[in-house]
Amino acid sequence: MSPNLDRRNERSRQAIIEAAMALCREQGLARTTVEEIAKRAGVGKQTIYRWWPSKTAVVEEGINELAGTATDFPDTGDLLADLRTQMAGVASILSSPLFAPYLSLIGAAQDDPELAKSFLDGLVKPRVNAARERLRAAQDQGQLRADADLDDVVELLYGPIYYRALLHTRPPSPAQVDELLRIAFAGLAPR
Amino acid sequence: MSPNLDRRNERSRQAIIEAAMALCREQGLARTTVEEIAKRAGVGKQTIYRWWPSKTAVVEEGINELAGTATDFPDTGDLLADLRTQMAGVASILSSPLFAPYLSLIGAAQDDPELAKSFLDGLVKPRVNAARERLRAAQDQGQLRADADLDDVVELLYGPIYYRALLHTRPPSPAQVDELLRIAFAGLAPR
Amino acid sequence: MSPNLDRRNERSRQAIIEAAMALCREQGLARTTVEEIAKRAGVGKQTIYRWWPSKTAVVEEGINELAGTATDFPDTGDLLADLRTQMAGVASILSSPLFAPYLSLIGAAQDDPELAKSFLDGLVKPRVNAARERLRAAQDQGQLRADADLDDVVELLYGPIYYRALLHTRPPSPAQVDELLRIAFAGLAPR
Amino acid sequence: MSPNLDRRNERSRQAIIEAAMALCREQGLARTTVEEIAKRAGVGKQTIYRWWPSKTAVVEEGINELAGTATDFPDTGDLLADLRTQMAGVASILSSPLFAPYLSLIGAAQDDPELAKSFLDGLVKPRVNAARERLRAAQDQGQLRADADLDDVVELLYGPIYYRALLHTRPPSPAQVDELLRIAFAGLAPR
DNA sequence: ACCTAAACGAGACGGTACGTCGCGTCTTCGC
DNA sequence: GCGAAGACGCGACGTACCGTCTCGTTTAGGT
Repeated sequence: MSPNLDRRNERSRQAIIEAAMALCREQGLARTTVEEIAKRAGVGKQTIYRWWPSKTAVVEEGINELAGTATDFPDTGDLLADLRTQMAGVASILSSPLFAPYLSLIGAAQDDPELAKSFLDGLVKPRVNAARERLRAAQDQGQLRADADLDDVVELLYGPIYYRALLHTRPPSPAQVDELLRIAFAGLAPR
Repeated sequence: MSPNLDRRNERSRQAIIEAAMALCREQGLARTTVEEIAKRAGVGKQTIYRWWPSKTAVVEEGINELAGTATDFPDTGDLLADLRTQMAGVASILSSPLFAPYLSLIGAAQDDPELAKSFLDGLVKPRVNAARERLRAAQDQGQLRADADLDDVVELLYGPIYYRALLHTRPPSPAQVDELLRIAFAGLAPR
Repeated sequence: MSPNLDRRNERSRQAIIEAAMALCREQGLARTTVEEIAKRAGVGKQTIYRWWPSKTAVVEEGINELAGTATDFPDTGDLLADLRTQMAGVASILSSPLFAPYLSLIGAAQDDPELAKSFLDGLVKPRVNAARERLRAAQDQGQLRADADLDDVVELLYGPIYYRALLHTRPPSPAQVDELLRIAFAGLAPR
Repeated sequence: MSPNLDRRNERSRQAIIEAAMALCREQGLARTTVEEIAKRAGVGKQTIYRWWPSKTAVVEEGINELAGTATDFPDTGDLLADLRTQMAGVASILSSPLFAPYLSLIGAAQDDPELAKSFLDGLVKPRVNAARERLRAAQDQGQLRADADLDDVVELLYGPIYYRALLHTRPPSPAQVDELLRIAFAGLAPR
């Protein structure tokens, strides 16, 4: 019934993912068709449908491979420095053409609850969890207000970065991260 | 060349927008077809294409009419109270099924630069400008740190709300707004 | 209910017919649209639909005016000479680009029984009747076999001319008429 | 580039031709749409367009298959008898509802030079050639005037049959064929 | 090293929707 | 009140892709 993983052609698998990512970068996910991917990858359409339920699943896998450990959290003991490092990485990713398919994926998820779920579980949650743990450690060390809800803090820090990327106001940047951390840690109220 | 606005049938215009919005709420924008919209609106496809370049443009107009003055900024003199009021309104919109097409639109814009531009110019910028003006007034009155970049503040406040909605972690809510304002105005650094 | 003939604009009527005929000559009747006719004639579509039920009716009227008395039958007393004259005229008409819409009309009539009827009654029958009368006069004068059915004779003489035109084997010509009359009057049987 | 004939689905091919012929008999070629043909044949539109350039091409193939050997020329040695047999067959075809699409095709060819050419080459010429050969054999045997141009003879004999069918004066019939041959072989001149 | 069953490339298939064209009707002005 | 102009509801066009379904053709594992 379901295909035999042992006999899978790894070369085809990679060619498909690379073709999908490349086309997605060139034209966006919406304008990318399965037929184009197959042709570009030198592969039959059936080989795509055999292993993935849809083109978005291919791109999801591509993003996962591409992200790799690039968004891992450092722990130098200095929370602010670590946040600056990691958030700058995220800002860089969200403004990089290489990762354009990532934004397309978030876009597609707005009308596709299944994609939204697998996107959330596979890409977002693990990274949010890692961030929360880093924040908890810092909180234990007194580098963060004790009464701050850590999920809210994560949203406060990363929301503005995604905001810029998804609303296309201006590209996220290290400068934004600096200003963000400055305001967040000092507060908006006048002294 | 371009059609004559004076001869336009207002009844058809409204029926098209309402049909598009309804279908978009039921199935999402991606699964909504122009043919369905035309059929539901009791209208020929050509009448849609005559006045809008695409289904997304129809939905954009629909959102614009629906939003109306719902996101206007109050000015009671108390910045925090005004922010709470207005941001709660935004959170409510972003978690309301009525406004689901708004999220679809942001999603579609990820792969459609033209849509991204008109969306930004028509929907985002006017509201961001209004927010900036309200913040500037508050800043002049000493209710806000004098060295805060107002655009960054707008991102800091609204980014987390959009983050929840677009990444589907959890729905934006008034409670989120409260916590957000608490952290933002007090700062994350321990006392 | 039905429009008032007295107020009809003769200039428009002629412009419509001429536009229809011209377009029909350039592209054939099938590719000619009512909208093109209206535009070329500098006329609103409604003005066409007010006075004719369809574009074929316009062309029919155009053909009728164009044919005029060109196919009238001479009567010099010499049947063979008169036939030669008149049939050569028919052959000329059926091979002339000016009359191309006439063939288009016959073509359209194959799938349109109403057109077939009005075409038959308005264009064919009167001319067949005239031919039959000329033949009858000749028969009375002994220039034609007494036992020949005159309708069959008409078909025998004109069928081959239409055959060339409608099957596009080769254009009808005076030479064909000559040969036709030679065979018809002498018979095919060897002497 | 062009589709692979080996992979062609013969069942679909036949269903398409039969659907096209049936619809053409019911409504005429002009009112028959490709969509109707596809639906009736249980086939996607693309499958029609993949193998034929237009609906007329489908009907042409249908007519070719239907005609088959029905119009083949007998050769009993008696020219008049053979002509009577074959021409009666043609008359029967041209007055049969089964072959109504044949007349529609001739009609459509009046406004479509490409169709006219393929119709002429594929349907008319082969049969005219066969007729000419039969006539030549008879001419050699002294059953036909030696100075008769055989193409003119073919036109003389078949023109009147097509004339009746295409101008809708009255249906072609065996009686017409008889009278036709009588006049043609005896001549119109009084004895 | 061979056999055989699978995965593979290719692409035809039944469908759905696309964006466009033209139909015949209806509506609004201007003459 | 006819006519120019053209928007309207509608239906069909020919095309693009969808996801499924054969086709031979590799190709890889088990014997």
